[in-house]
Amino acid sequence: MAKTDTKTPRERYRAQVRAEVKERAWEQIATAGASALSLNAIARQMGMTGPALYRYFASRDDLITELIRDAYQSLAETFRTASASGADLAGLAHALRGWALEDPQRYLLIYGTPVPGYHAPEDITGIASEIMGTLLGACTALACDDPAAPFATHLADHRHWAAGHSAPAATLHQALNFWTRLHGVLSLELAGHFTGMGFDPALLFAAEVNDLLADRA
Amino acid sequence: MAKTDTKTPRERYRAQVRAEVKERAWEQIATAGASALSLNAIARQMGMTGPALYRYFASRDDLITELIRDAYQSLAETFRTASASGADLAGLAHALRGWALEDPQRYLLIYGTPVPGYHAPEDITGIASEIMGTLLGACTALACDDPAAPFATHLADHRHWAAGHSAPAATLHQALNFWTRLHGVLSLELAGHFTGMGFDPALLFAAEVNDLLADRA
DNA sequence: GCTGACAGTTAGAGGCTATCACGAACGTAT
DNA sequence: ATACGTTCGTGATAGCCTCTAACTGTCAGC
Repeated sequence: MAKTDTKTPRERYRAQVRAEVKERAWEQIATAGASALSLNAIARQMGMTGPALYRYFASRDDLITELIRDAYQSLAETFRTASASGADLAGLAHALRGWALEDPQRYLLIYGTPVPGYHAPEDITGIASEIMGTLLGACTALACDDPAAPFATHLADHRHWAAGHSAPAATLHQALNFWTRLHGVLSLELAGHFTGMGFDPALLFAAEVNDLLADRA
Repeated sequence: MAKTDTKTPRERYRAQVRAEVKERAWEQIATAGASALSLNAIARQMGMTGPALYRYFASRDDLITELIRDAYQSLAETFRTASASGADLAGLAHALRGWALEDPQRYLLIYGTPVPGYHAPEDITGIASEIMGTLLGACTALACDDPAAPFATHLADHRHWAAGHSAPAATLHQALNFWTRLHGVLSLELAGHFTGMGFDPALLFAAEVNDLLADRA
């Protein structure tokens, strides 16, 4: 994050414009959702006409894809630094919730409703598996005695997504549980399905984390 | 569902056109997602011009809202009939997954990414709480000995969403867990986040249901 | 200082939502 | 059977969007 001046002035300007476009795009997404993102509106805010932005992004979808990539990268970094500073599973869970609440639409851009045809580029799935990697790392740190549960034995035959990790299948299962359960609470909270029910979503989340940490038969 | 002919011929025609519009709308949503729904395209498919449809639906958002209502009603009915035919929690879970896989975008229309400003009409939240009602009913049928867990005590003070139900707070917590955990697995599966990982989502779902049914401390 | 690459403009095609005024069709009531 | 009022569908129009193409400045590097 130090070498912002390594290239020609034109390229620096270009990078700056691209950054500002993304910034405004995030603002728009935060207030009106990704489907309402308008290149035209962004250009207007920046004092230019619409077509000018096509010098910087090939298309609207291209911009969105880049935002998705940035979001993944931001989450991966959050996980990485949390894990580097000795966070356990609970710490990771806390980091995840903090990251999600920081910008709900950013979370939903990754884990929310996808457009049916869309396929993420290769490098994005790479980042996603790095996230899974640190999650698996935190799971192996926990004792986990799940003796031949049916799904764990199934996982033993389908563990190629766990890349290098040599964790037992029960641990893979726990990582998946961590993912799906926290996503379940978080996504419903972010989507506003708990509003009006009165209880504190943070406590429900915490209870779920506790349950996740308790040794399960 | 028998009295389709109770009104004037004009009203029958009107109802039929509205039904056909909705049908095409569901097709469009299933193939391209809700954000791609186009009144114009529907009108073209039906051999009319765009503005004609505004006689039947006040706006695009109005149509979508009605689709959301229908989706909720369909899910509520699925739950109702499942519960009426003696389904327990596992049966309800199975019914939920079946309903979701039947039309993934319909599930995501309800539980997926919302547009930030949107607020569902009153009657829709009513249907939602009916769904919660049958879920609570199935939960009370299960022994549930959660001795004063922190979140359960919190729920005891915030249980107005459980309307008439007199279930103990631990049961409310279990119903919430049922909701969030199954949604977690289902939504990630429907959004395609498991594709390429190789394992069978149905088994992960089943494992989650099993864990939900096992008495938890 | 010249030149070529690049920025940004206008114009335009084609899509969308949504409103309006108009004519045509239809059921009903006389 | 005819006349009437309601309702349906159309074309025109405004305003928004994405995205392409051609044209014009402007800046960096030789």
